[in-house]
Amino acid sequence: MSASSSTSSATKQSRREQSHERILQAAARAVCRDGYAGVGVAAVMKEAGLTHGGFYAHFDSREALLAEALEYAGKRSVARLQERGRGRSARGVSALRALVDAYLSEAHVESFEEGCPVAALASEMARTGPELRAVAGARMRDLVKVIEGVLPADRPAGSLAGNAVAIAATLVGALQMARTFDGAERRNVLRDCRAALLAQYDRDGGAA
Amino acid sequence: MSASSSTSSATKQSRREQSHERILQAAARAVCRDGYAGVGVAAVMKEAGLTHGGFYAHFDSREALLAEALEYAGKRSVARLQERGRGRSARGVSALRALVDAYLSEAHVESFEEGCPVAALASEMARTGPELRAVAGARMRDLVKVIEGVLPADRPAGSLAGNAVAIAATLVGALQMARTFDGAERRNVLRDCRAALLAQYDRDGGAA
DNA sequence: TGTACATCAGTGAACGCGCGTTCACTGATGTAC
DNA sequence: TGTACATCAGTGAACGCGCGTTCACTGATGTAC
Repeated sequence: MSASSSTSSATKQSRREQSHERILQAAARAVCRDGYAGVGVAAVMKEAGLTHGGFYAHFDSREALLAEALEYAGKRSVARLQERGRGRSARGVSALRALVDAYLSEAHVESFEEGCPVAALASEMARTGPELRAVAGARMRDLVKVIEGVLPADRPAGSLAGNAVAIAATLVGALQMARTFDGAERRNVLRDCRAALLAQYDRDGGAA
Repeated sequence: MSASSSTSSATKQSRREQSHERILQAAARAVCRDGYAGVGVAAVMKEAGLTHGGFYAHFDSREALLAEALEYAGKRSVARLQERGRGRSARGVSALRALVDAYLSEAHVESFEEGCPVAALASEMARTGPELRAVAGARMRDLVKVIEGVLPADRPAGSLAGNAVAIAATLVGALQMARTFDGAERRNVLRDCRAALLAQYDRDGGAA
């Protein structure tokens, strides 16, 4: 059930496994770009270089594909956010700032396909059946854990700045709002929310 | 184009206008409950007590219905949030707390149909065509304005607590996360995000 | 090394279903005289 | 007040299309000897 290792490294895959991974990649992009409703079996198979008839040799149903694709997209997104922190201290204001700046960047706003699936799907996640919602919840927990992992050790308890769940909610809501707006209004949403998330550390004189 | 006055008061409506309003009410509930994809012409007409054939005498297309329904749901939600503030001072910590508590209440988490359409649709709002996205953006601006309207006059600049856009993002993201989780995890999201949004005022000793 | 056969991944046509949309028609409302 | 007619809101059957799913078949891969 769990996806084969995130990046397709040199571990030799069978032809079937290669196809499976290509289907998942296509579905992950599609679900982040167009939501659950935008994932069509035929279109995904075509993008994976196959015909739709072979789909059910790989997945029990379209719903099963959605669950695996969501997991795939989530792992990939988390891995990218964590890569950003490389070369810095693991946790601390600098790491938090890097995360916030990456999440609320114009690049992330524009790149649906490679972006965070929680932001791409959060309002739909609340409505799906139990199985898919469980996978969706796991993606939210992953996002919170990434944030938790960069929070300064001496974070102020009870404030937004010290609360990984509230930071996650702000990041997700802000990206959705920014994506709905255009131009200056979009940039303002990003700027305001970045500032709000880091304000506390800025005022305390947050170096390093 | 703009909806007839929010509550169907004693202003005498023609039979046609009454039907139009019933269709909009049904569509507004449906779109908040099931998203854009969940709004079916036949189902909405049935819930409005009509048959599907008459739909196009009221709306040019399904898309036109979505736009009007979104506006209808947004106005209704904003009106409800503002009602909560009645009997208090218009702005100030108390009014902000009332708004946050109402938005991040278990009641709101559970009542999709009557809830905030921005939280119900934000990830979809980012993906729709220009016309519908413009209406969606207007709903976001309305939400921000409601928050702006209750913020204390002496709010701290540059912090989350003083930034209506960031507060809106946090509210929306938090409601979506809470709805995806169950039980204690859901309650914790609500509690953490309420606390984070009000922490600054609590620490400053925010009375009245 | 070469041949025969079994297994496996993928193909493409077909099915059933739901949904947005159209349209000829009906029954009710309301106006003219 | 009453009758005749025009307008209007709504009905329900039908259409075309897209999509998830199934299935008999094909071509390739790989194993046995």
